[in-house]
Amino acid sequence: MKWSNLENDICPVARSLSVIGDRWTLLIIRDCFLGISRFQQFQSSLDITRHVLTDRLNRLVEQGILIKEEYARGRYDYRLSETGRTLEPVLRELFNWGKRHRPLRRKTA
Amino acid sequence: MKWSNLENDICPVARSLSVIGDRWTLLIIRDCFLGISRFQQFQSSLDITRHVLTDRLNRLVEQGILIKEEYARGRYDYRLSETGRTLEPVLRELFNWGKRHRPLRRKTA
DNA sequence: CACAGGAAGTTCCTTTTTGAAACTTTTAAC
DNA sequence: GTTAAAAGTTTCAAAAAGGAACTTCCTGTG
Repeated sequence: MKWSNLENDICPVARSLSVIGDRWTLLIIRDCFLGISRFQQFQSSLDITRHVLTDRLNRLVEQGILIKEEYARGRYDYRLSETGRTLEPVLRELFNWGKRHRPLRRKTA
Repeated sequence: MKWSNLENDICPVARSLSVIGDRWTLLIIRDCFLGISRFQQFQSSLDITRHVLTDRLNRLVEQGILIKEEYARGRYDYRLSETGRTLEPVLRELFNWGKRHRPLRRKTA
């Protein structure tokens, strides 16, 4: 199966992953929940290349997860849509799982 | 940030994604929950290349999510570990989200 | 026993994606 | 009126994914 065919899979999990099953996408969405909304902010928060960031933001807008609003000529805020905000429980489970099962190890320097 | 540095990120969400934030990984885990345990079965269920499947299975074993058991010389069952089973709530949220927000459209053929 | 067939990988090679860095364009600042 | 920042593009190299054929070790079957 091509990744692109996933969106019509019979399994709801697969359909979800067709939207957010990407390496960076959920981190972008997490940042949105934390109030980040501009290109540069995402860029420095995630240290992702502009190239990929551009692509992911556009994709999320197409998918109706983010809304792109021009706040000045050629500059945009990306904000969670209604639908985007419904991803909160997913983020919460990832948060809980990571916290419990992948505890942060302090450097033994 | 390199993807590989994510595992030590301060954010639990990022740490979770360093394990399961891959395109195929969660689908493999979903299949495990559905009782799939052998290479060929994953391969035909997901239509993933052997190459990538080999890599993902090994990675999940390294991460302690799956346990690899030889059931015959050179043949293995991959089963969810204790830790692996704790991913159930994550899967459930993805299931719910997909079901609600990405309903399956019937072909208008 | 010789041969076919399946499981689980490997190899090799091509196509996509990423990543890194420099280059645009528009607007605001000094 | 030169300088800077925001949000991208472009360009080119490196890494990852896809495809198909090839390998090993078993397990039948005749």
